[in-house]
Amino acid sequence: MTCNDTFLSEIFDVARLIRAHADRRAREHGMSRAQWIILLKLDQQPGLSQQELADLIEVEPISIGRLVDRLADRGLVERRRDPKDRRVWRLHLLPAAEPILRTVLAYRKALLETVTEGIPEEALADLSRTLLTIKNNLAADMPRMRRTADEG
Amino acid sequence: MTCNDTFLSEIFDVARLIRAHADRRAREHGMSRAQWIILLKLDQQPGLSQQELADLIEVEPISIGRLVDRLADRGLVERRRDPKDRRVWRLHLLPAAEPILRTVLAYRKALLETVTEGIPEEALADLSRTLLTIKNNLAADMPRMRRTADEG
DNA sequence: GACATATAATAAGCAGGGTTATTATATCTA
DNA sequence: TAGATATAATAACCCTGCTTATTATATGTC
Repeated sequence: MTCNDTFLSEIFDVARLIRAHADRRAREHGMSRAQWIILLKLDQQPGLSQQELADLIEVEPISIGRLVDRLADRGLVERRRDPKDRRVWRLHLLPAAEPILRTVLAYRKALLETVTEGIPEEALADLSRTLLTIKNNLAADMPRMRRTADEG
Repeated sequence: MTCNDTFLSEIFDVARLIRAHADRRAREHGMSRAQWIILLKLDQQPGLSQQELADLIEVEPISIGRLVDRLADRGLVERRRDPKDRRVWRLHLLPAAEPILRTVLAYRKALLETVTEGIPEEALADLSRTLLTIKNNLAADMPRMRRTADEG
């Protein structure tokens, strides 16, 4: 919700601004933020299945499938059959993804610097802690949702 | 971006969880979170134009137009011509929106209680302050974007 | 008054996320 | 082994948001 009378709106605002910032940058390179995220994850963990990737990013598998369709069309990602389970696709980056990946990593670093400018380490740690509590509060209130806060 | 190695991911997670929480609740009532937000705004400020509403919620006017289409179809919102400017529609809630609005207001209150459970006032104030700094940092880095952080 | 410019709303078309249902394949169990 | 159940991926369809372009109306300037 957008609760103007509370800090909830701040959270939304910040999330929206970061998304907009990254979306814009990604679009300048003819991609989307969601596609960038997939490239990052596959770089960190090559050979993920679509289901595993969906769990990581916390979206539904169908969303991953569509994103991978586009990335495969562009020759950035390849689907390989899992030899042990013919239902699953294993995802791998192709060489064409390499330069894009470098751009994304540089951007992520710059974004982090921009965002945290003038904020002391301690305040960031406090922020993190409070947000984690909120996450846990919400997760506890959504019993049937995908768990997200049980590993932190 | 989803920067796992930073607190940025926490902000996304919280924003996403809140959105999912509200979306789910709204869907149980056959509506969407975006539609709920519009009802809230029109209750606070009847007679807004679509442009004004878009500025308030900070989405593009075209998005508002479609949402209002659906709300009007359901008999919850009415478009009235502005007598002084024939380009603009003035938006007003219809009586059928009243019970829904009550549900939304009750939900918003409950959500806030859920989210803030166990978090001291002071921590919430700190959170707000840090998020505001982040907002300003981002706004400063996106000169051509809609301003959001210059009134706080 | 006529023309240029600005603004409110809308249309078209795309991306991304969701739900529900379906298909193919695994796995468990009787 | 046969049948029930679970899982990975996908299809169909909807909602929301964006960008770009278009239309109708205001407004400013000559």
